Amino acid sequence: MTAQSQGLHTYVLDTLGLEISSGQCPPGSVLRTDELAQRFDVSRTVVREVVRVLESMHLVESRRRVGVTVRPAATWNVYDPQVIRWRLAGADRPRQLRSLTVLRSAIEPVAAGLAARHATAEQCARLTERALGMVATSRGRRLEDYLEHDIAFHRIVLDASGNEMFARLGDVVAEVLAGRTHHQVMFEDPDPAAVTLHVRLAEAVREGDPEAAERITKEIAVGALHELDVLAP
Amino acid sequence: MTAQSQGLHTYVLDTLGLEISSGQCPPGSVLRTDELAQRFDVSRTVVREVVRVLESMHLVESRRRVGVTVRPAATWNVYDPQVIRWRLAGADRPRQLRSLTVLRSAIEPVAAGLAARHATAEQCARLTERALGMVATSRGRRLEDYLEHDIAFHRIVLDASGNEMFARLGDVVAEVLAGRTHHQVMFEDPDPAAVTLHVRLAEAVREGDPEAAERITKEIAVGALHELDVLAP
DNA sequence: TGTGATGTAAACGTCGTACTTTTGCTGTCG
DNA sequence: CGACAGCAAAAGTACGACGTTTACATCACA
Repeated sequence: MTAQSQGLHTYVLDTLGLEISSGQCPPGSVLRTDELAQRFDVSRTVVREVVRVLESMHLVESRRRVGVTVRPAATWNVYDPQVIRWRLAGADRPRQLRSLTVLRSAIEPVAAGLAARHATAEQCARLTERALGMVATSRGRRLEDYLEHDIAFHRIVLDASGNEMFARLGDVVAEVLAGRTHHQVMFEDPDPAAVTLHVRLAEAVREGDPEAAERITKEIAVGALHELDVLAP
Repeated sequence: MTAQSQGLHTYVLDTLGLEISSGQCPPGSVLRTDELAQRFDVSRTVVREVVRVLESMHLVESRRRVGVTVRPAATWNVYDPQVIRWRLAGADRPRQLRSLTVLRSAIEPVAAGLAARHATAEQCARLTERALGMVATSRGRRLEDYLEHDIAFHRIVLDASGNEMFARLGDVVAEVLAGRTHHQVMFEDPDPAAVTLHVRLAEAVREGDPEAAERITKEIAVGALHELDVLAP
């Protein structure tokens, strides 16, 4: 109905994943493959594949004679970008945004420090470029353009850290930034202080100053958390 | 053949996942469902379900007329505990251990700081208990017992942070600690300094001192990284 | 009445086959 | 040499059958 460009499987998976992660199917509730097949008007084959994927994300558990039971949220693979997307689209976006922002506040400063040590000249150039892009789009309600630069900026930092686990968090950060921009009251232009901090971070990385990079990134994170406190209940 | 207690699906998934994540099937190589079905002597249904799961982990991509192609490692869901287990069991365990330890060094100090603020009395009690357990098992080649306390200790800290993303990293930490103990030259008893630091961390959390908790956890992380530098090339 | 063994049916697990759909490739024609 | 048409390979989907586990109810026996 919404985004079925890639086959039945994708549609059923997305629908079910969203329903489960939004709490619409509370933990403990059971789904039966036959019923699901009927409901989506697809074969049991497709349903089974979907269930297997949901199972690999620990969203559900399939047991004989019982059915497919929804697992408690504490067991979900909350680092799976798919799950993150579902949860950000669902009911408890605020809580989710806060959790993820705290995660960012832990990781990005360290990543920035490492980036200051390991960033290549090319990465430094792209970083500065993006920082300037943020400055250029920080006024005049150009939130979408600003967002693009912001995402790219943080992605470069995470990549430049040289740590694979950090690098792969780029998608998460992108989701957070996008979610923050789109689903929150953001009629205002970005905080000028944050923009300045990004410029200074690019400088610190370029100059190979890990301590400064880490400190500045912490300030950015604190600002983001504060913003969340103010705008979200 | 090895661990098929939970059905064909599990066995095929584990085997394929391990082969892919260990680089045995290099990125770009193609697998065909029919061939896999033949190779494992299972039906195409089972293979398809496995492929779907691997696809959800971004390990492979399935395209019509072309087959199931292995994706480059840069796209893998490296936060998926299953993937982590496969990679730790595979060829590049050293690199993986280092990545994960750096990740820990970023997250655990922040988590410990939060734990010092939010830990319940019961959590503090269990934490102290585990710290004492570590002391008790730190001498006399009782590595397995020590490991159990160590894992439980860090899990409690992550849980007590009150942040879901941190809490769900307990499995990762457990894998790292277990991998470090089992697959490295660890005929020696644990570093006494590390044991002391854990005791002091439990104290800091109990006394509600976030700064101390964060600082001590950083020291633990630095020690772990140093140990890795010394023991792994 | 309580407890344990037993049977049954419900749901998933697996299989085989047939058909559909997409799509890379190839070969021909202009 | 390039564009278009057709072919075939491989995944996608569907359906029906049977196997396997196991929760639950029933019944026998103490």
